[in-house]
Order: sequence, then structure tokens, then C-alpha cells
Amino acid sequence: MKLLYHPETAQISLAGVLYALGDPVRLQIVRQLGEAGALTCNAFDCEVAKSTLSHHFKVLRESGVIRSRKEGTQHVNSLRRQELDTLFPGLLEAVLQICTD
Amino acid sequence: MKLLYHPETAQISLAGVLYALGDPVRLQIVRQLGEAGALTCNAFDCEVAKSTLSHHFKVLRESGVIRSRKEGTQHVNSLRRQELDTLFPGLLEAVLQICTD
DNA sequence: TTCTATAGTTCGAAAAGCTTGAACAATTAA
DNA sequence: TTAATTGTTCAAGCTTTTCGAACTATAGAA
Repeated sequence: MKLLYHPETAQISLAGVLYALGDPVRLQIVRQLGEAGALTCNAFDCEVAKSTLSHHFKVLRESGVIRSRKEGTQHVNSLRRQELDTLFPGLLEAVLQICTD
Repeated sequence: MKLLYHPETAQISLAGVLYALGDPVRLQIVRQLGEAGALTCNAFDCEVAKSTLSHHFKVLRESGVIRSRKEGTQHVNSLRRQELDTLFPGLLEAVLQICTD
């Protein structure tokens, strides 16, 4: 658990964000974060191995979609909503508002 | 050059579309299609091998982002704009309107 | 028809990325 | 110090991406 890399706002790319969102598990994470505001990795309940989940959170973090801060043994994750809205107006809202089965 | 598979509207998934859009080359294709309306695979000018381009068009087609119709020896590609707008309101517009360097 | 050019696809191999369990590191609390 | 909890890292197996080369399909000229 070293330093967690987060890209600067200016370094966030559209293709990178879309890539990060283009996985069912990560999309689900993002939607849950959109609703809950903040979640630990552990709080996210799905059927992949925890090493896989760790990988997905890393992809989301390194693409600039989420921010993670350490809090004790946990990582609290949240969307970089304002920054994303500024960079890519309408994108995150569109993704979060779309109803999926 | 057999039959070109296109998913039904109902089979198009958000994660699938985001995945398709989450590649720099494919994103560029989509934006050019957004501007030009329709393009042959060949008309799209980039630096990847033509077999790679063929692959990218296939991903876009099979995810439901574009429609391809044969015309002589060429394939004319266009965005499935109305369908995407109905399924995922605001998404394509957001992607197309975002200015990238 | 036959030859040639054009437009894309398919194949096989190399490189990169994903998923997983097992092992590891860091923090907390008993 | 010991144990429990959280999450990361590693190595292996599998899938995906990229490429050049070979292939198919169509169009047009001779």
C-alpha cells in the first residue's frame, strides 16, 4: 500500500475514461459510487476475486474516474465528479442516468 | 466478406458501447463519422495496419455503435445515432461534443 | 472472358492485458 | 504480540490486440 497514483485533471483523457467505464464490473462500481457517494473497495459486492477488484479500482483511479484516499486499513473511493464534468460535460451524467437492467 | 453481423437495438449494452468507444482509434473513427455522416473503412486515415482497422470497425459494428452496408467493394459505415440516443440519452452527444486536442 | 486494381477479411504469431489464488504488507484491536 | 481485516503484488493461464501476409470479392479495362 504505497502512494496511490492519481492523474492530474489535465492528464485525464476521454478515451481513457471511456475505456475505464467500458467494463461491466467497473461500470457497476461507478454507478454504485454515483449513488453512495463514497465506498470502500470491500463495500462493493460482486462476484470477482478481490485481486480482480483491486485491479479494477486501480484502472478507475489511474484513468482519473475515481479518487481513493486511505483511511486506516481501507480505501475510500469516490467519483471525481466535478473534474469529469468540467472536462467532459454531460458524459458522467449520461452514464449514471442510463437505466440498465 | 460474408454477412455483417449487427446487434438488434435491444441487444446493445452500455458497457459494450463504452468499451467500443474506449480506444483512441475507435474514438477517432466515431468522431469522424459524427462529422462526415458516412465513411468507408478506407476513407478513414490513420496509422494502424488495415487489418487492425478492420478489427476496430468490427468491434464498433458488433457493439452496435455503427452500421455497415456493402456498396461494391467498399463498406459504408455510419453511426447508429438515433438508436443510441434512444438507448443512452446524451451519451453520444457528450462524446461527440467533447473537444480533444 | 481474363487480367488487374481496389477494398476488406482472415490467419498465425508476438505482445499486451485480464482473472485468479496464494502470498505479502499495513493497519487496527484484543 | 497475536490475530483479524483490508487491500496489493506475484505468477500462471487465458484472452485480446496488433501486425504482415495471404486470401476473397467486386469493379473495370482490355
